[in-house]
Amino acid sequence: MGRPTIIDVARAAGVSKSTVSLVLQNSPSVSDRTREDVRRAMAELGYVYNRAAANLRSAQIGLIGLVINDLKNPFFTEFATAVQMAISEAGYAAVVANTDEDPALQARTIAAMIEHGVSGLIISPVYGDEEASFGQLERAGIAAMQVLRRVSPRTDLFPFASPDYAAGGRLAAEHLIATGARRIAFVGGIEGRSVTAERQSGYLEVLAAHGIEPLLVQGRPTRAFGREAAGRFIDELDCDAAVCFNDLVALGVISGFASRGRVVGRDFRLVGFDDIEEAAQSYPPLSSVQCGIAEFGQDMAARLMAWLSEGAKPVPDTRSPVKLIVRASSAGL
Amino acid sequence: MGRPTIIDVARAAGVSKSTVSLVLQNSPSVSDRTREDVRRAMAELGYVYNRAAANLRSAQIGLIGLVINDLKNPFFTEFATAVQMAISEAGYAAVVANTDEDPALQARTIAAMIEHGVSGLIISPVYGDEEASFGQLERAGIAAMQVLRRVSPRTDLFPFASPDYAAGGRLAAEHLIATGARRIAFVGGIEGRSVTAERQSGYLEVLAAHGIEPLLVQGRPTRAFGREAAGRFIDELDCDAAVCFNDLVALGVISGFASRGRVVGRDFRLVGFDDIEEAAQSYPPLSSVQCGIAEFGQDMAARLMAWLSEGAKPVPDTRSPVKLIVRASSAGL
DNA sequence: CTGAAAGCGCTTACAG
DNA sequence: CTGAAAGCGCTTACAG
Repeated sequence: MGRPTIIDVARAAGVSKSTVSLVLQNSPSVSDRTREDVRRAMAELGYVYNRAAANLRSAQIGLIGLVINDLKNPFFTEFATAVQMAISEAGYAAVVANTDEDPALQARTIAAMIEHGVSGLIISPVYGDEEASFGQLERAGIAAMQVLRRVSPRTDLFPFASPDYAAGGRLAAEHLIATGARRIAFVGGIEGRSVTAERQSGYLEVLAAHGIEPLLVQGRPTRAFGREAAGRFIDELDCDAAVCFNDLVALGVISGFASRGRVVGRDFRLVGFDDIEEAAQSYPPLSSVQCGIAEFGQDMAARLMAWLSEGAKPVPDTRSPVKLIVRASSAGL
Repeated sequence: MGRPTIIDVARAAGVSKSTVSLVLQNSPSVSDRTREDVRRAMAELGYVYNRAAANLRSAQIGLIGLVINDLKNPFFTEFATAVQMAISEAGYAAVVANTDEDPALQARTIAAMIEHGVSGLIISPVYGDEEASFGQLERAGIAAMQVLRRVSPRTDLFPFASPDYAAGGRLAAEHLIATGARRIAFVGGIEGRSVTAERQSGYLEVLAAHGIEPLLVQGRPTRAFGREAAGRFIDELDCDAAVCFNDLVALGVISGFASRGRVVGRDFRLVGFDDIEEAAQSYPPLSSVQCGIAEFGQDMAARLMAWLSEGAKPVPDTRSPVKLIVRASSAGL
């Protein structure tokens, strides 16, 4: 027999199915008495609204996709939960998927979301093979915002927004120089990626202005790489401070120093990037560039919803301000 | 004009819309030549399949909801990504939502998922107000598995599965006793919650068997509480070891000890719970009860899909084996 | 304020 | 192997 439909409700309430539909939409043109009858019938039958059927007939608004390159990284987790909750609160539905830095999975995920009728998308894309993913969005004419990483150059179609990474790199480098550090490395980040380039650029600019030779220690944005880098700082590299690509690397550096009996904040000054929740809880507490990622996520959700509902397409490129949170890892113990 | 439909494709290919539908379903009863014509027409028109319309007519299989109490906790993040990816790989679509430990949000989330036509649900529920959430699922007759936390007693309707927390508590306590510890606390976890009770039970059992007085230090499952607890161990409590409710608490304890110049693994032995990725990367590396959460997630996805596709309802209560990973935090430096 | 009819984009028997 | 028709559960004009 399946679930009851509006026809069953109509029959039970003794009205037509149009009337039931109007009740469902809270139309003011239904009398209170009829509305009550219908509501009671729905409750008795255990009626559940079938949104797919409704969307089929009316304009398909309401479903927003959120596609994230690495949901296990706390920075992205915090972003994704902020976006998802903002979307839900606004009465839209959100579907979120992790693409695990895999271009093929990203392409499949997007194809599935389009088939499921998303009207808009927020994507923190994987690097590589952008055509497969963004091409589909372009052909399907789906409103999509590119966030945190600029992978598609078509920011006219896919407006881009991120925290101002370059400014963050600048703040971190200037702060370290102000504390007296002179041999400052940039640790982590993979060459050729937009986020790496931007975060490094602020650092490079400041070092150049002070006549200090830069040192780029490239590597994956992970704790494991940070630990490895710590060993190199102790054994080979002559540095007294570092700006890290992100907090995971920085926390790895702290851990690596600790395992060799050295203390970050005393023997070495360190600044991370992203200010994930853990930064304040580590020992020593980690200085970090705060991107306000939860607010950023809420803002992205609001922009996409404005785009969908009012046609207000966001500007092609936006950078939100960042600030440096100074803690013991760079300010000394 | 909107997106092209199968009618447009049929017209362009010079066939009926039924034929287009058959091509869409890869029916063998369409000639290769016709199939080609249809495929070409679809490509030229930029046709996109409308899954909602298809589901409306046929049996609504394919959408699975994943409802998680705290997606920012890395243990749940790892679980959720494993489930989501297993579901996607099997050709189902997944919608995941964070309920942020908020019963009202959980109830709204579930209502929305039901309206969107999920055929099954995997839920790691929030504590409290289970009737609002599980009642909806029961009335809508949706296959739902309760995982990681047993909140609804109706395991006949909502089969429960989790790692064997009690065994984990036992392993941790036995290990600490074997290393020579004698004054062993259990740190973190809130009274009255099923997971707390189970994790404590193994610890209590082992301590009783050895005639050791237990000490329960209750608190939130966070790093911040762990740091606070560390201070109490140093200032007031006379302990030489602790089993933690989870790794976040344990990592907080390590951080708190470090900030007071004490070293876990030398001055104090510590075992965490969950074995999140970070456990191996911290300093000192953290001993922990490994729950195999990624495999557990894959298994839950497989069970739900078997339930949906073959009617194989999972047994009411399943505990998966856990094991203790010994690292320097308990084995000494 | 309420009802009868058409239509959203598909799939599914049923003919041929 | 292909086509004409009915139907999935809603919403939307249009009458009344």
